Amino acid sequence: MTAERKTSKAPINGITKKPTLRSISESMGLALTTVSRALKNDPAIAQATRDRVQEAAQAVGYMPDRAAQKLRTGKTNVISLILNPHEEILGFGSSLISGLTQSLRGTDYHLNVTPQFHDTPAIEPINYILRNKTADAIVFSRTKPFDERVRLLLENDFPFICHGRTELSTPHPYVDYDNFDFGYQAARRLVEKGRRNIVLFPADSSLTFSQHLQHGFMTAIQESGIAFRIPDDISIYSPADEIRNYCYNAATNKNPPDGYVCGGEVSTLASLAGLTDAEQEIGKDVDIIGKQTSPLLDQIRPKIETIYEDLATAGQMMGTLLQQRLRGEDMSKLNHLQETTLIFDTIKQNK
Amino acid sequence: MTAERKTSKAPINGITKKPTLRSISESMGLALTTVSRALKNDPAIAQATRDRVQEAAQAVGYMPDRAAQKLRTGKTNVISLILNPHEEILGFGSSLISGLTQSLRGTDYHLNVTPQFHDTPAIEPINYILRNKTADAIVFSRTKPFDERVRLLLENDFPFICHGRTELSTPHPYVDYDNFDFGYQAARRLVEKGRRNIVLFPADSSLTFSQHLQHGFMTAIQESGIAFRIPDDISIYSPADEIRNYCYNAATNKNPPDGYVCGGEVSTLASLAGLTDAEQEIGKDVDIIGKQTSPLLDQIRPKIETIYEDLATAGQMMGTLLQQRLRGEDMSKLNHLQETTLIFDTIKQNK
DNA sequence: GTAAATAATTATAACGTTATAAATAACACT
DNA sequence: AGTGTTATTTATAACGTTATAATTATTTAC
Repeated sequence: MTAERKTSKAPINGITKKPTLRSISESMGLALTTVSRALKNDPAIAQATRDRVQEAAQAVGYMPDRAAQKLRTGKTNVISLILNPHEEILGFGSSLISGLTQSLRGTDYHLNVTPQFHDTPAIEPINYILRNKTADAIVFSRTKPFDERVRLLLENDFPFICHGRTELSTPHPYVDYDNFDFGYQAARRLVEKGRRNIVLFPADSSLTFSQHLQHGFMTAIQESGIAFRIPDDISIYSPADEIRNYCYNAATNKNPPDGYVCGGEVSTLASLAGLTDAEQEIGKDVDIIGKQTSPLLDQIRPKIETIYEDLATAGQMMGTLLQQRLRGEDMSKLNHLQETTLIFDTIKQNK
Repeated sequence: MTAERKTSKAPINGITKKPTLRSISESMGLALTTVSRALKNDPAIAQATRDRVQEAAQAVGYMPDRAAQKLRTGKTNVISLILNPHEEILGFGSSLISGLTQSLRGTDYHLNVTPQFHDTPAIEPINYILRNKTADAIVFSRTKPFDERVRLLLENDFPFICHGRTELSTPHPYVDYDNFDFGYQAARRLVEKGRRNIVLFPADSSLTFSQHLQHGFMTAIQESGIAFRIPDDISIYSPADEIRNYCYNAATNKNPPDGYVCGGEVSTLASLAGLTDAEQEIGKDVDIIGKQTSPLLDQIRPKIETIYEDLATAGQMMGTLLQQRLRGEDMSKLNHLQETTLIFDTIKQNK
């Protein structure tokens, strides 16, 4: 009746059945196979037929059944991001998701986030995906130097990309942040500000990035010859209260540290709280350099100098590289090291 | 050879094929159907046979193919959580996921997180799940009084639970936080502290909880007769810089507000920053009452009085109620209103 | 000891898709 | 018109599962 009826999706109401290849083929008087191939733009099917079929499919709002496709082809069109909900997550997960989704836009891939729990081994969700082939590719983080997940996936030739590097000899896709440089620049900055006894809060020392961070930090220490301390009973993943207490106690001891490098946002806040409670003045008695992955620390007073890690971009890059991997490209090139961004001087300017 | 070989999962190496009902049936000399039914503990199968089959399945590490099950039965065993990555998410998503996963432990259900984008309509992922039946049930948040997602799902009799209430007459499962009480208690507290001109940062006014929050706030205002302001060009989802500027400007005007109620963590931090920048002293010139969903605000100095919303528990409750819904229980009872937890006096005690 | 009843197992078909092989239609050329 | 090609369409089988119907084995009743 009306001039045009756009996207006449059949209403989802249970009366109209879900369109399938069969229903389309019957309504058009074609073989089911023909419809299938026409929708795939198979050149063996006449162009005219392809057009007609595609139009008809569009009109009834046909969408292929993913379970059936999976069963037949083994392909899921799903990419699984494994995320530890208790990770240092002020947006870690969200930013990564954001970037990944961005890069998956317009492709057939769906992003599927699998929660990973602290009390289950990290290998478990990977094992499950591998056994049940519930995804075509995997994304994960918290990479270790000899990460067993990487090993397992490489052995099975299963597409993946991880956030963080390994020390394995087989090349594999990854995106990492230059935590060596972070540690180095942060420590240098503290030295430059005249600090002579500084603390680094490490991450889990089993994680590669934590080692890079320490290495960068130590390099700067050695260059400058100042005193330092890396607590071994505390990390940026420790409960905030513990970090706060550490700083508080350290400040009230004799010979207190005059600088802190914090690898995470919560730990930065907690350090700040501890030092404030101990009536240390930031910028005068002590300085903090934090890592920032969200605009959160911008809202903190007193302002803190930070180094920025852009996780949304990391996520996007991971998506891009992963798709190249899925297309079978040479793995030795599918990696990227993100540079550090210092947010130092702007602070003085703003003041 | 050895006394016992526990969980002899076949190694995932491509040589050993994935076990299926067929492979088990052949190796045991039983019909495929028998194996299927034995694994389902069908009483028509002899107990002895059931035991043997289950043991064998366990031994080879059989796991049913979910795609095949979905194709045959239509059941996915998946619960989809729709999450907006740009939501006020300092852990909102993570906490909810954490709770949901907890309540899904030991069931056959998998949690699947679908990212929802700001620039796509909220109904879209729901539509997709409905059309493709990619999940058995849906969880979502940011509920509106006449939420079209709720309507659509109710119409299709599709199981779901939402965080937040609607004003629809048909009962449906939900978990909500008592934001009326939050608004009320927060405003009362400010009055009690002698504040006489207070500001509420609302959430998106289209969301039900925002209306509850405002209603509670206004009730306290009317009871006490003090001056107030609810900005209409700014919300807790506004960029932190905007909130900070608002507070900064407000503080430097004549007749500045002496109290703030913030419905979110970022907005609390931003308010604090703006007021600090304007050299207002918290607790003396002005007070802030924030909502807290993570331990984050505990690390902020000066300390801020907050009201706590436990999202992990909310998630757990949602999982439980949703499973009751899936079992077909009466929807009019499947809801829960979380009480507010004031974190007020402890602060004085600590001081 | 046989018929009827019950217990236990099995055969068949179907969910929606696609890869492979087979069939048919259309066309060109002698 | 008949043969060989090529273009186009179709039939068949399979992925792994489960609901239904059918079959076979075992027990009970008299």
